[in-house]
Amino acid sequence: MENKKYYITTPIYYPSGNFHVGTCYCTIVADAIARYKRLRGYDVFFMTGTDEHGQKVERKAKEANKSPKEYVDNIVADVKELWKILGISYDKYIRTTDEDHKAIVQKIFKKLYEKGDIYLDSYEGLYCTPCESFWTETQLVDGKCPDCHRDVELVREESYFFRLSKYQDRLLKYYEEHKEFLEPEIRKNEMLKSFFEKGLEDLCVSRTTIDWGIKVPFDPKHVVYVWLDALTNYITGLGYLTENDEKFKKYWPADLHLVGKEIFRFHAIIWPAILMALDLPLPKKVYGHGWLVVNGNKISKSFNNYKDPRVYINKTSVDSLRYFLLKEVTMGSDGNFSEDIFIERCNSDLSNDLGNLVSRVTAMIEKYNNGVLQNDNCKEAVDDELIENSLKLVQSVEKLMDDLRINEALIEIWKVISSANKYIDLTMPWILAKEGKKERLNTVLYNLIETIRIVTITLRSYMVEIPQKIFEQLNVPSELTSWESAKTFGKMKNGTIVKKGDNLFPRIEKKEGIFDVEEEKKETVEVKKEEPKKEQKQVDEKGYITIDELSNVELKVGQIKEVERVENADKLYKLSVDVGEENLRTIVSGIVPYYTKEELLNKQIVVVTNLKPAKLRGIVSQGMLLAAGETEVVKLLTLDGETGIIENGTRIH
RNA sequence: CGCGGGGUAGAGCAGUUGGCAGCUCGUCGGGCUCAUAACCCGAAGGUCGUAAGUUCAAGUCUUACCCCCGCAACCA
Repeated sequence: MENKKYYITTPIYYPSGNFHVGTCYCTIVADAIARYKRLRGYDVFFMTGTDEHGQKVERKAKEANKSPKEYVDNIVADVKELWKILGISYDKYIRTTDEDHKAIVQKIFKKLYEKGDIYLDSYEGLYCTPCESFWTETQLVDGKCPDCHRDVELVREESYFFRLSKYQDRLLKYYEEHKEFLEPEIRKNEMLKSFFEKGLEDLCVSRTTIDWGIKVPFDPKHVVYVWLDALTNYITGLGYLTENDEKFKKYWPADLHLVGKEIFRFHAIIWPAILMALDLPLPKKVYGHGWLVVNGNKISKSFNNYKDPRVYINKTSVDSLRYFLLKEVTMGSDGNFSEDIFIERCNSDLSNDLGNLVSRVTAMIEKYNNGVLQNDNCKEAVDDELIENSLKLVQSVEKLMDDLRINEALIEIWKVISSANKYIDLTMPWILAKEGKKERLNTVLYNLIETIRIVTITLRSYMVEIPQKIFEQLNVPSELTSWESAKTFGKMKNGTIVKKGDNLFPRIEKKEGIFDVEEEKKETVEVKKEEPKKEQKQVDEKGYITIDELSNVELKVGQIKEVERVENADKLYKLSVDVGEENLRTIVSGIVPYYTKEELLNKQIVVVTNLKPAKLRGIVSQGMLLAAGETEVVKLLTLDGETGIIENGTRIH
């Protein structure tokens, strides 16, 4: 019998900037599902890629003095590298700049035009000429362009439209008849409410103001606008409308489009409507996942929480990051990411529970039985529970994964890991060894190895390196690493040589700035790094400094009199501070993410006044503000009580 | 009244059709020594945002209000 197919996609990402953990999240989730389905014997096709056309890319490329193609080529190379590091097992990487994609999009456009579902009309909108952008009224700031703050004008532009409105009723009927089509429920409701109350309008699908894109075949002054260019990737990637369409025939319709909540509606409304217009079957499910937030803030550059994921991987491991993202985020809702929580999870779940379990079991087999695995079938009642837990695990993971409840599946797996650790305490193998109860000891160790084997098989969906390492330590033959083999307890052969290997997940010692990257240090250094460095030079072996050494640091009360942003710097304020001297001091400080201008103005703070001046972004900073906090929250040291009681310039001792 | 999500133990969260309030981490106490200062057991800690209502019974349903956060046509 031929294997069942499973076609899963991520969105195609827009390459206008670098990718962060949030971007990785969606792809890792898709990868975990793809791996799971492969383990279950499905013929999986997993596609991801990049959406490379459009004005933003055009503009960014220009800024970088590159052609758009050169620009996206660079980013794509980096993205592919990142996916490789993350172990993303995609079968195809589609780029909207691929020649075959472009050709198919043109065919689709023509097809819909000939069918009458695309027609020429004109589009009226508020246009900012210097920025070459259309804005909606709600986007305007004080009636002006939100980007450059210049006037916008009402412009009429010729444009092709897709008859989205025509499909409204069919869509509603489809949602009604296919309850499982859109998930999770909350997003579906939100979407239906906000969109269908107003009714669907026809969709603008071409632009004449953009060059970087796919030309409309029969009217080349028009470029295909994002909808028909990007959404169609899910079928162009399979060879739709080409001679080479066996993949399309085999895999379409998609089983799962995994998308972020912000683009859920397009996949829930526009994409199905396009498919209806093309007389194609609709995907079986569109799932809108949540976002990673950092302390309630979305990930963005201005919050200083925008880091290359490789920073985290380098300090831990791919599997640590994958585990964390999959476990910590409840599928469908937002999840909280912070460096502290990440380290905590790595240490407690991965090092202490899983890593340590493998370590202690393999160590005992080496110690008590020269590494030889030997089931002497000397059973006791306590064994049954462990065995049952292991066997039930496979079933519950199957059920949860089929429902896309990934984090719950991980919780179930960890319950078994926990029960194995508890089993060791209950059976106390070291006592058995001492008392010479060899047969019982061997049976206990054998049960543990089997439990670890089964757990590790279930982990193969989520982790990419560790399962193999564990199998190597346990010397598990490859046929016993299959999903099916996890359904039987007691498959490992007597006489197998088990060896304790390196720690799977070394514990991570928490220290300040563990995840700081080099270039970021430059900007934040004056807030929180130089002070400790200065002291470090003068510490004696006990870590004390003398009072004289302390007095080398001149601290004074200062009051912030003026605040302005430093141009081209995300985090820097240029402050003018009154420290009781004739002139105000200029101090540059990297606290934009933490304080607004208003909060800073007139605040009395503590200033290091004899710090060697340093140039930051070309501005000489004549001192430093004292602040507490690591990367996510930073608080300035201020004076207790009412402002003005202590005079500016007062020495602090 | 633009739309939506959320407010549950110190922190981060889960709570299905209303039925004795849970999980992880942290804290405190104990156990163990095979193991990555790990593991196991126990305890403390919550008037489930506020107020009112329905009910034998409400974190769970209704209403009003307060606070936080997203979205408002393309930032995963």
